[in-house]
Amino acid sequence: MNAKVTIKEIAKHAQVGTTTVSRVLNSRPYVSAEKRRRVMEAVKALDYHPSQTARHLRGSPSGLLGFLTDDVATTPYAVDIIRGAQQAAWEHSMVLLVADSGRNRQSAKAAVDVFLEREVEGIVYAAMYHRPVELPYDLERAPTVLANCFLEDRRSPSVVPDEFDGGYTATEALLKAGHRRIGFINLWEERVGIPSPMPAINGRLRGYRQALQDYDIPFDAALVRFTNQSPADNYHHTRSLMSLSEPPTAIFCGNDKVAMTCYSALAELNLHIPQDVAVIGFDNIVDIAEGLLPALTTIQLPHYEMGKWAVQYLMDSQNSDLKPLQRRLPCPLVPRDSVQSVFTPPQ
Amino acid sequence: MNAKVTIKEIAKHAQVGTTTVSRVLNSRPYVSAEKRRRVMEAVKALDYHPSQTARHLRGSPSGLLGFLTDDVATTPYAVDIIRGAQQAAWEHSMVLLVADSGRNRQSAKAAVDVFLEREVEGIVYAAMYHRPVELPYDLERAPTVLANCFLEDRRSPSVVPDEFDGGYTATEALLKAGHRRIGFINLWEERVGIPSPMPAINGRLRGYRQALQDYDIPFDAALVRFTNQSPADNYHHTRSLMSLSEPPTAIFCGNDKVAMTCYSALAELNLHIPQDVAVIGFDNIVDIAEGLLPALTTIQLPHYEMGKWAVQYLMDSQNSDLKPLQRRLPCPLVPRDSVQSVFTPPQ
DNA sequence: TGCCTGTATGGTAACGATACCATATATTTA
DNA sequence: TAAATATATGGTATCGTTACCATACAGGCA
Repeated sequence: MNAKVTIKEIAKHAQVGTTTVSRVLNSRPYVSAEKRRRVMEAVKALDYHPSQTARHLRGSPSGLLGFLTDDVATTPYAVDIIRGAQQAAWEHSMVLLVADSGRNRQSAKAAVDVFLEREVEGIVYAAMYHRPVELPYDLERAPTVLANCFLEDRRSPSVVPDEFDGGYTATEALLKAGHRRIGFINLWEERVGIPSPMPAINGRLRGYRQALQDYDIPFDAALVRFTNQSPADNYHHTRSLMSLSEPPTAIFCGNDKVAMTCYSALAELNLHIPQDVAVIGFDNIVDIAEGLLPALTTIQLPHYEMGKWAVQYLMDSQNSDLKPLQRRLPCPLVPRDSVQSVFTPPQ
Repeated sequence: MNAKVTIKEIAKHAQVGTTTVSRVLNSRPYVSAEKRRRVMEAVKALDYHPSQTARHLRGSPSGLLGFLTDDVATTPYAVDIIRGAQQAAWEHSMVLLVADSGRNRQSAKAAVDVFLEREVEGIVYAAMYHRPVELPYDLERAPTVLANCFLEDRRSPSVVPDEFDGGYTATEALLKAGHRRIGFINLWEERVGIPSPMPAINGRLRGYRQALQDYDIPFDAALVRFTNQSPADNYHHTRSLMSLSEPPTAIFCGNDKVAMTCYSALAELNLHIPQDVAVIGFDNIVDIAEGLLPALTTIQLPHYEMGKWAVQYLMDSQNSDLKPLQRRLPCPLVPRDSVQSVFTPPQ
């Protein structure tokens, strides 16, 4: 329909020079009220939109941020990182350019090249689950923030879930409800040759121990299990925990999937949640947590917040040159119905 | 470090004119082998990357596609649409610009303006669940394809899940396994005032009925229920179905969450899956389907494929001017362990 | 030999917006 | 009143790349 309307046509239509039009568009001084009005009118009449391309060529920043993901999908909600990043970008009048780093280093480099050809002002590298990564490109090429992952040498800023906090919060929720024997079915990573252990596993365990200590409860290794995350193994550990001579009154599950199996196992034992045993999950997979009966109390991973933080940091660090840091975001409790106070109501 | 290297510096370094450099970069004829070599060397040496911005200003297409989402989150896997779109875009050497249409019409328009200012070559509008939508902008402004949604008047091309196919496939899987009385706990939409009924509900029911008909089984309205998707209602309908004078031997659940509650209800009745009752879900929420014991047989919504198709259509329709169409993609079966043949092994 | 065609080469205008400069007028200050 | 300053205005070079044009020279053909 309408070929692109340029600033020149606006100038002609409003009977002013192009410079005046530019001044009006960027709300700069030195334009009479009358001409300003005429220009605005012309902009409306011709449905003019300035070309970002021309602006950028002339020297303005590109207004683009690159968002690069690895494609290892585990938790579906990890994509909330992109929603958070998108939101923060929008608030800074930036647009997100997304690419997938693909299977191999080759295509990852190609993706970054695409970003750089368009002169993105920064790159967010997001992983689908919390882990150490290696970047497929030189850090000097563009300011980078890592989300839900980090470099072993902490060379660049990153934002990750505070797994310790998550473990602590979950355990504390059970302690506050009056539980004193708390089982913990932690996750276990099958893969070998991983340089540093998975942050989730270690961090949550440390949080669990710290919470117990803060409540003066001795740590009992028999209460801590590690599941390879198969339903069979989840099931096995629940049964095993409940057949201890002194079984737990509450179980902290490494994720909601584990909790789901835990529910079945407890049902078979004719144990009721939360009256007989309290259960708390991790990840807040809403479909699971709200689908279970009773609804599952669990811990939220801060995906959205990580995305938001990453972009915000990218924007703020442009000016002030902060030293790279690793930011841990808290994992809040999502209370539902699977944890109940053991303190009975007043007789 | 290195301020941007331009074509001029390459020209100087290689001792040729800028035109020659341009010719080499775009592999055009009329350049001697010697100069071609010198230019390539200079490009490597100075780590030159052409400016897409300048190219685009000069008239090349922008190489950008807009990806606009509504923010109604229901199924987490719906974001696979973006992964599919990203993949197809990559194959066409395009980059995806993502934006969220936000809560109100206002910000949706703003998002589209951002797209148009950067002269995207097309826009994919993706909904998080299958439904009719209204576009927040004039269709004339850019070629548009809708994914997982459609316009009432079918004015523009769209790609949606074939709900009929999904309902048929699920029912047929049970029929093939030998079941003859098949319960169906269909979804129900609470909201009133919706102009056309939710496509998922109607389509799947039609698929269910057709499959029965193809197997010469009369339709029994008592076997079809509608759940408001609360666990309580899901539970109620399962119990109710099983207490029919002639209870079903298989249950087709409107989604995996319904199936999850169905599992619990059947367990309470001491009925085993799949020996006593077969269960089939919908959506393939992997965390649920693989977490259940036995693992849930279910139907996959073609999110990834819809994203891919949308971008591909956008690219193809640039040249040949096809008339807008609505494409329905099949919903394949994901067989796991909750459906078993009723035909006992040979004695 | 002279003309034509194909190859090789680089100068320059143009894409759309803005910064800088030059100019003109209005307003304030010494 | 003169000088200094603030406001108003538009022409033009520029960003990096490519299309168009002009030029130059090689070989082929009549």
